Amino acid sequence: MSIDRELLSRPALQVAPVLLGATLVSSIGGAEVAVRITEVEAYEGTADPASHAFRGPTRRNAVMFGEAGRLYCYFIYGMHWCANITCALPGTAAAVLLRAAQIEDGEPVAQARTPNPLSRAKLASGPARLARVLGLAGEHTGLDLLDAGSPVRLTELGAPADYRTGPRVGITAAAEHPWRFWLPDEPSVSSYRPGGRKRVAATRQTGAP
DNA sequence: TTGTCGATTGAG
DNA sequence: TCAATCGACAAT
Repeated sequence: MSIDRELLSRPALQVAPVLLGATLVSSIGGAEVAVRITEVEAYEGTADPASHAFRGPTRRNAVMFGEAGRLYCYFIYGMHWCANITCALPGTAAAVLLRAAQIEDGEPVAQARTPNPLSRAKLASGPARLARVLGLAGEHTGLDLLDAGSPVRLTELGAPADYRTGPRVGITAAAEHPWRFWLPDEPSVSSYRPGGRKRVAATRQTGAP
């Protein structure tokens, strides 16, 4: 089943479940790695406080405001890259964060890109691990995933499948929305972690009696 | 120009 | 529970 851009040009909330089970192939570095997406999160742009596009266009998030089906990679915590697929129509920022996948092909390459040995199921479990095994970094932002000549491409969708939803991982803003989507019974799905510490007021308790 | 914080991971 | 580690962005 091929993927057309129109399908991805919908709001992130509609695109996210469609990407579950889809195949993503990277031939970056001359080595091919193929994965099957098992977990994603929707980010709805200027209306979503947790989105990088919430405060409007910047150099970093510019690709989110363009056409759907492009790669958006961002650097986080001083050491990790995470990958998104842009969606919605041009002018409207939205993207789907790729949180986890199952390695379908190229496991030796994936292992070679991983500092410490991990089981096959955990190699791409978590957004930074997923980007790592595919060799993705900032320089790949903007790649057209629907272009057969691209080093990273979405090749096919999975069959429509049952899925689960829940809160997004690791965010503090708009944490109440169940905008995380995953396939049940998939060992590659990452474990849930609540968002980081909220700003602590000057009156915080110290524990002293 | 400076300071704060983050769509994470791995070790203790 | 916490450190690693640096780019983006808001506040000077």
